[in-house]
Amino acid sequence: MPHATIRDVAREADVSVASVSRVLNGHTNVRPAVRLRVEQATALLGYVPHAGARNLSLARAGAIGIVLPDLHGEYYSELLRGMDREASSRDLQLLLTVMHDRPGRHVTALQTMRGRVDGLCVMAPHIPADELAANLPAGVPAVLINCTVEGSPHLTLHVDNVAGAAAMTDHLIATGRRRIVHIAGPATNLDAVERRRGVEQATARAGLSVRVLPGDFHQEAGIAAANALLADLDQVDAIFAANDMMAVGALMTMKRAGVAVPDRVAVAGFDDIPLARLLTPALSTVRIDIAGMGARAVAGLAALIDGDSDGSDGIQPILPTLVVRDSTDQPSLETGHSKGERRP
Amino acid sequence: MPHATIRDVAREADVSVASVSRVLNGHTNVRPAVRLRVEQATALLGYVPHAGARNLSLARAGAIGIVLPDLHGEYYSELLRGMDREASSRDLQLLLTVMHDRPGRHVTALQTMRGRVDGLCVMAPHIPADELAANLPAGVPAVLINCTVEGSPHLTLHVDNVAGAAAMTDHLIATGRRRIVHIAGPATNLDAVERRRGVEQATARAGLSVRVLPGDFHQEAGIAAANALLADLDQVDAIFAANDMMAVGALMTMKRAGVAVPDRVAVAGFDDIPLARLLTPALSTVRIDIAGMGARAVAGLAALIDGDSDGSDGIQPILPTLVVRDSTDQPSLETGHSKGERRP
DNA sequence: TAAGTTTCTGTAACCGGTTACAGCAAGCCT
DNA sequence: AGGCTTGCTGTAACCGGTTACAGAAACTTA
Repeated sequence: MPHATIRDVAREADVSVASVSRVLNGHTNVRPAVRLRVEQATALLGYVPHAGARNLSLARAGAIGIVLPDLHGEYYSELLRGMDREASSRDLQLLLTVMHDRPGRHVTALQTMRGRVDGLCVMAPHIPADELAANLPAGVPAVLINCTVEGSPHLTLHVDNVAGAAAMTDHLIATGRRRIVHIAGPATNLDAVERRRGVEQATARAGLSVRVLPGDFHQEAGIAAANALLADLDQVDAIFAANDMMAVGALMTMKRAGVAVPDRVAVAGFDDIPLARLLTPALSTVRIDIAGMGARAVAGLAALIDGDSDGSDGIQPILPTLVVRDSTDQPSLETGHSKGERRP
Repeated sequence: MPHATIRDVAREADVSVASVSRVLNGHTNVRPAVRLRVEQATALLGYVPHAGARNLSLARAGAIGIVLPDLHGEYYSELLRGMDREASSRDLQLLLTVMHDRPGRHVTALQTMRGRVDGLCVMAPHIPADELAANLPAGVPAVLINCTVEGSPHLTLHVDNVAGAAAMTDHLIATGRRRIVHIAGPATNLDAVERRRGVEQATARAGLSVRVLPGDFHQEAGIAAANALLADLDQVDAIFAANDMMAVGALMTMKRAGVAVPDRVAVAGFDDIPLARLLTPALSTVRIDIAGMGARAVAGLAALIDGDSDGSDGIQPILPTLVVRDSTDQPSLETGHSKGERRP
């Protein structure tokens, strides 16, 4: 005996399915006696409504699809936390799909969501804008996170990576660094590209040039870059990695090689993963309120679904915060500059 | 014009819905000419099948529900990573629900899954076993992670916390520690209780006693405990926290207070979060293959769903690994014991 | 008491797919 | 040619809910 249906309950309570449905959904136009019989039958049979069937007839899934790139680390758990917070307060469920890099899977990931969700939150900094645009289902409300689909009809949240990276670069320059090296992220990743642009703009404004080493957002890339730099330390007095994990790799490598951080070389990252503040020296970085971003995305999507907004709000910027810690302290002069957080 | 249905496609291609369905599902008994017409109509209308409707008639949701406690940190992203890996290889989607601690929500969390998923992965170390048992839907295959429902008909994965904690304790004792302090987790949390038991058993076997301080798995609790210990440092030569985050708090507090780690006091944790290895000194801990556990849970659930197994496998143990790093190095004698990983 | 309301209840259609079954045409056999 | 397969196609029922609409019952009102 698999599971009771609403018709089983109706039979048991000796009423029609309509009455059962009405009782279950809290409609008021039901005689108390009927209501009672239905409630007893429901309890007796241990009946739980079949959400899928309900969704079909209501044309409302009660769930939203979350599409993320291959996930790693605290960044994602924070994002999901923020999304969940917002979603559960609205009685929405989260259908999670990871967009693996296997080619052709992008389409699948988006299409299997059709008829399962009321809307989509897509985060895909690694997918070319046009490919994404082509595959986003037309009728479904969607919020994009960090993927610019230019002129898209979708609400888009976008971290101001350029401003964040520039703020950190300005800070490095202001504290006397002149030979800044940037460890970049993947060239195909939008975040990475923008962060690099921020560094380049800020150094250019200060009349400096910046050396850029390749990276892929993983710790090992930071280690490799730092090792390359050890060959000629005179060429560098600051390392700014495109994310914290690479900064961690660079920081550890420098420490192991006996290079004083921050006195000899400053090290900075981007993201402010929880680990950053626990390192020795604590890592200066650029903070993104990841959970807040996730929550905003879901809130925006919910508004879209409820029709409280069209997507015309366009691109909403997420402003990162500069977080100065020990790893980029002033080299020696010690002017006692203030440490802490500031808006870029 | 919201979305094309299978009947629209049938009309466009001038065939019956049955034929459309057959083409879409790759049945072979369709004349090539018909197949072609259907494919053209599908493309023309941009038709994507409605998964919800499909699920209803197939009585198969193509998704599994993941129920987790309030999520934080790398532990969860790793777990989800492992689950996703296994699920996406089986074309299952993950419906994520967080079991908040708001009372009464437990039921809701489990019930809203009915008719939406083919099975459940539930991780709820903080929910009393009987409450969980009462609320698990009867007909739905389920895998439990770290929550013992005694005599339950469900496949259960269970980290051998006792063995892991005992292994770490034995290691501390073997390297000369005698005054061991355990910072415990919440008394209502199964993992926490078992870890404490492991410590107590191992110390008892060695004829030692252990001092237990309260904690709640958060970093602040580790700080508080360490501060309490600073009052009388002679009473302690090792701190073993019930998880890494508390160990981090304790480690930082000791360092700040100028207490030499590991020479004066050893510090150890449990979980092996990625951060552990990056601290100075690197934190000894007990590793759980979190992603592997998630993958095993989903694989087990999939087998259950496909009927390849009944749940009678009972409780599957997950064996943690002892990871010895600098924070529990031998105090001074320096016998040059091997560092690294071993099975408990 | 009959007509007119109001309140409750039940029947049946519908959401968008799948598929058992029946029907039809073509091909093969004797 | 008649009978049998074989192969393709379409009709309609079904999955498990919701709800428009009609009908019955109860209650007013004149």
